Amino acid sequence: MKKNPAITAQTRQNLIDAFWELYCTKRIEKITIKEITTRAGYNRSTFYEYFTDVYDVVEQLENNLISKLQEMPMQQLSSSGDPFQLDALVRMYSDHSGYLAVLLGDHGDPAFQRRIKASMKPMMKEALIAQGAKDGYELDYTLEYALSAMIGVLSYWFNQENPPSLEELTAILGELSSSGVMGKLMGLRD
Amino acid sequence: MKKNPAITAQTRQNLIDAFWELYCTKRIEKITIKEITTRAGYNRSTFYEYFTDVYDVVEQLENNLISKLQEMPMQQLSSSGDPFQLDALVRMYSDHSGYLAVLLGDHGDPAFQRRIKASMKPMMKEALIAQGAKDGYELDYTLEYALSAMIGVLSYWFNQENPPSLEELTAILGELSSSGVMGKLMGLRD
DNA sequence: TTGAATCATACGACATGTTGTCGGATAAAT
DNA sequence: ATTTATCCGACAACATGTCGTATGATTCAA
Repeated sequence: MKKNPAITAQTRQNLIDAFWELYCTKRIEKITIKEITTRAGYNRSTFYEYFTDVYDVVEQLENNLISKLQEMPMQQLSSSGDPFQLDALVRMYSDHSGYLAVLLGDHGDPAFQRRIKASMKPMMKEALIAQGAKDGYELDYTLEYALSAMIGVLSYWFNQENPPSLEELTAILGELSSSGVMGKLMGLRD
Repeated sequence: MKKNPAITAQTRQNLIDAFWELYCTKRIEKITIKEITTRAGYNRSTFYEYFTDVYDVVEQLENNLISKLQEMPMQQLSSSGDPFQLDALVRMYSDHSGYLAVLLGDHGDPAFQRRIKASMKPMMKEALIAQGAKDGYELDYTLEYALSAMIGVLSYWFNQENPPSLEELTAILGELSSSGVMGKLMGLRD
């Protein structure tokens, strides 16, 4: 009886869900393990069977999320003509906006944004170099520039009162990136 | 004998300094008040004469920093031809890089980046509208785009192993912004 | 100038709540 | 019936926030 995946997975998910409800309302350091387990209907000790501490829960959550994020754009990478995958990025963000808006928000995890960028850069870089972009620090900084801008705008958009439509948003992002970032990148060809 | 500014300011600063040394090495939730006061050479209770809790320290620190950041670019706003104050931004960041790199870093405060943007947007917006940019949501999103990109790149730059020189950095930022963001903004004139 | 009153500053101690780690109870599988 | 995964109760150690109190500097009257 090594582990019963059905039961443990359920318990783990119950704990994660309870944590997430709390995390949406307050910063992580104000969340106690007792709160999580009470809400999920377990003894406090049970928490330690699944996580080392409260930060371990966020980390596992982020890992799941990043795995999912990495799958999606890969499929379209070859077919699309846009190396920045603007559509894919925006759709991806919308699909997981519930988690992303909080993790990238005011009491989210500051390391998460860097993790997202780090997970997307390699495949973007690869695609761009395949399209003729020149490798070097300029490419790195241009990618950092573009990803920071995209993520920043998407977060801003999601927390707006009366946000513009997704089409309007995509239009603005497209204009800004194609004239600025993309122009620069196409000038970085060999 | 309301308050003795000389003494209290010194004690407050000692506590802030002690906190900062700890904050540079580990995330805030692992910092105890006892650690701070012991390091600063005070009783633990003394901490509560100056701050309500550990987060209050960061908040006061951020307030000081934002005040300073808001002063600088104002002076040059009229003379410079660049409405984004690229030079001023980069210089400003370098001047306070010690604090900014940590606050914007992996175990920093996720709300701080939004606070910085919020504090800079009004004056940038004002300057841009004075230069003929058209007010509207497109301007807001373009500003968000540009500021996110700048702050992202500057943070990235500061945490690099072998970073390019400040001149090279400014050159890249200038190219990306002038063709993309600035181009867009000049197209938003009335 | 001096001495006493006053008050800001810093401290010690207490009650409460959180943490992480035991060993043990329960229930299901073999 | 035995074994073992899963969950629970209890314990010691530590952090928190709030008291009341000691100290020592400033003020002002004699």
